[in-house]
Amino acid sequence: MVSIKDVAKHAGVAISTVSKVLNHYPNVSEETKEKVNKAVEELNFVPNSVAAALSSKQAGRVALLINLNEKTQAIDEIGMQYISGALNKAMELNLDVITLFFFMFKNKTAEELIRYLKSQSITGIIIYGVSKTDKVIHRLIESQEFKCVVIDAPLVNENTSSVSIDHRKAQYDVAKKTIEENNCKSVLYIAGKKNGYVTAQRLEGMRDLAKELNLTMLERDGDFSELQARNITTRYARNKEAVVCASDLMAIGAMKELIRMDIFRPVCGFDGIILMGYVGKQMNTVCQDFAGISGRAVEELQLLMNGQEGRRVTTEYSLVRMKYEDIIR
Amino acid sequence: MVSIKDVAKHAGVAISTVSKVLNHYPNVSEETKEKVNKAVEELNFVPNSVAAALSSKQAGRVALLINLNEKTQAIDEIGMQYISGALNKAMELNLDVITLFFFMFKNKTAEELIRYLKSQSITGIIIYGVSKTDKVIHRLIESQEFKCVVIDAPLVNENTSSVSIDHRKAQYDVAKKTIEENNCKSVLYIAGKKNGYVTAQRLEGMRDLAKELNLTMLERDGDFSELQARNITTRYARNKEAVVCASDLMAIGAMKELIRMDIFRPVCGFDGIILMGYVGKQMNTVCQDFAGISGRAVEELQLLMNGQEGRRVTTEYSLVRMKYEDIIR
DNA sequence: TTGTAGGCGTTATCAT
DNA sequence: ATGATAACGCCTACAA
Repeated sequence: MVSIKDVAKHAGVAISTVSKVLNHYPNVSEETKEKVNKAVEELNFVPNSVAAALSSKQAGRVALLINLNEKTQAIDEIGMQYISGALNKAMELNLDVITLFFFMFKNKTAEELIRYLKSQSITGIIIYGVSKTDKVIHRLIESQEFKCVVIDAPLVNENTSSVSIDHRKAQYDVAKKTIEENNCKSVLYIAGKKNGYVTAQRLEGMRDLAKELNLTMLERDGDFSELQARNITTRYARNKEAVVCASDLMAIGAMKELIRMDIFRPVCGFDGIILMGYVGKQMNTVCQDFAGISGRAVEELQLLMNGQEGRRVTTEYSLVRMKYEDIIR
Repeated sequence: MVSIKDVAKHAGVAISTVSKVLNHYPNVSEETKEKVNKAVEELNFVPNSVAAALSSKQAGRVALLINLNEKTQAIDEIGMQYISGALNKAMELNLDVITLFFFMFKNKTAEELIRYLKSQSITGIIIYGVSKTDKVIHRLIESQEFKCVVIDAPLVNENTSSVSIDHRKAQYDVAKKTIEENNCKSVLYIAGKKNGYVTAQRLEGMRDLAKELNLTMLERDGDFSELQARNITTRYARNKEAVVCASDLMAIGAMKELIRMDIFRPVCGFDGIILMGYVGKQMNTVCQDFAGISGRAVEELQLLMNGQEGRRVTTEYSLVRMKYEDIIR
C-alpha cells in the first residue's frame, strides 16, 4: 500500500509537508504543492482514512443511527433512502460513515452505547426515527459527547441540530387540499404513534385546520399501524366525510377498508412511499425527499463538527398524488 | 477516553499483556487474565477498533457493496434487509463494516475502487446484486486483493465465495406448484434482466420444468421491469394458461394487467416482497430470507478472512403465498 | 517555508 | 508467562 511516506520520498519532501498539502494548510509554496500533487497522481496515493481517524481531530467519523422496524416493511424503502442519501453526501464530503440500527443496542445502556461509539472514533451522529420514549437516545444526545443531527425530532442544543420538514404545516396542507377538493365538513383523523415527535406536530396541524375550516373532527390513535388504521376506519369512517391519516401505511389500510366497506371517502396520507401507487385509488400525500433530507443532515453535521452551534433546519416537501402509472418502471 | 494503557496501569501489568488477554492469546496465566478482565470491567474499557484496524491484520474491516436502484423502489426493502442482516451479524462477530453503493463509483475504474477500499483498510467485501456486465466489480473480484462473498452470482475463486439460494430449483418449484395447482399446459415466462446471473439460472429451472411437464412455453425478457412485464402480458398472456415471472415486481405488473384485461391467469413471482400482499390476487412466490442470507455471507467472509478457501454456499428458501391479511400489522 | 519528532491506541515481535 | 518496543499511517506542534 502506497503511503504518505512514499509520496514524500517521490516528491523529495518531508512527510509533514505532504500532509500539509493534502490538508490544504497555508504556508506551502505553490512549487512544493505541485511537486506533491504530482507525486500523489503518479503513485495513485489515497490517504488511509483509518490512520487519519486515529491520528486525531480530523473532521471525524459519522454514525447513522437508524430506528428500523424489526420486521420487513413496505416503509423500509424510507430507511434505504436515508442511508443512500447520507452515504452519498458523506463520500462527497470525504467523511467516513458507519451504519447502526437501534435494535443492535436493544439491551444496552446509554453509557454502553456512548462507549461503543467512542471506540469507533465516532464524533458525529445522525439519528433517524427517535421517539419521545427512547431514553437511551435522549441520554446520548444530552451527554453532548458527540455532535448530533436529529431527523424529525425537535431536539436542539449546543451540539445538536434537528433537520425535518415542517410537519405541522405539511399535515395542514395535505389535509386542506384533500378536504377542499371534496368539500367536506367532517373528518376522521388517524394519528401516528403516541410518543412520536412528528405525531404531535402533525396533529397540531390538523387541529389548526379543523378550527380554521370549522370541521367536525374525530381523532384516533393509529399508532402508525396499517391494521389499526383499518379497524379505526371500520368503526368511525362511515359518519365522516374524509379520512386523514398521519402516514401512508395507515392511509392504505384505511383506503383498503373503505373499498371493502364499499363506501367512498377521500383519504390522504403522509410520506410518499411507493406503495401508495398500488392501492388502486389515488390519494394525496406529502412527499418528502428522504435522500435529500439525509444528505442535508450530513452537511449540517459537518458544520457542527466545524464548530457551528446546533440549530433547527427545515427542509422542503411537496404534495403529490400517487398514481400507479407514474410509479411503474 | 480510557485506553489499553489505563487498563494496564490499573491491572498492574504491561500493555502487551492486556492486549494478549483481550485477544485471547495463549500463554497467559489465569491469574493475570482475571486481573486484566477486572480492570476492563471497572474502567468500562472498550477497545478502539480504529486503532486496532490500523495496527494490523486484525480480522479486518468489511465493506458491503450494494447495487441499489437509483430511484426509490418497492424492492428497496430487500436492500434494507441485506444491510440489517449483515450489520447485525457483523456486530455479533465484532467486525467493522462500512456500507457502499455501486452508484458511488459510477465513473470510477476498478483500480480506483480498489484503492479506495484499501484506503479504508478493507480486507473483506460482500457484493450484492452484481450482473454479468459490471466490469469493475468483476475486476475487483479477480484482482483477489480482498476476500469476497458474492450474493446471487456464481463467482468463486480462492478468495471468493458465493452465497445464494438455488435459483434454478426455486424457479422450478414455484412454477411447478403454480402450474400444477391450475392444471396448465402452456405458460408465458417473463425472465429477468438479460445480463443477470440469476436470470439465467431461473430460466434454466423453468426450461427444465417445461420439458418435464411437456409445457408449451413462451419466453420473454422482462428486464425485471414491472412496466415491461405489463406490456408483455398485454401481448402474450391471452394465449397462455399461466404467467410465471422471474420477480415479484414483474408478477405484480403482470397481474395488474391481467386484471385490467379482465382475464384470469395464475401468476407467480420470485422474492417475497411485501408489496405482493397488496395486489389483491394472491400469488405464489419464492421467499428468501434476505437478512439471514446476508448474515450468512458475513460468516462466510469471516471464514475466508481466516484462511478458508472460497466456495459455494447454498441457502434455503420457501414457497409462500402472500396474502394481505398476513402482511398487515 | 520546510523538516523533525512525538503521539493517536493497538498489535506483534522479541527479549527476558 | 510477561514486558519492552517497534511498527501501522497520519497529524501537528515546534524547531530549523
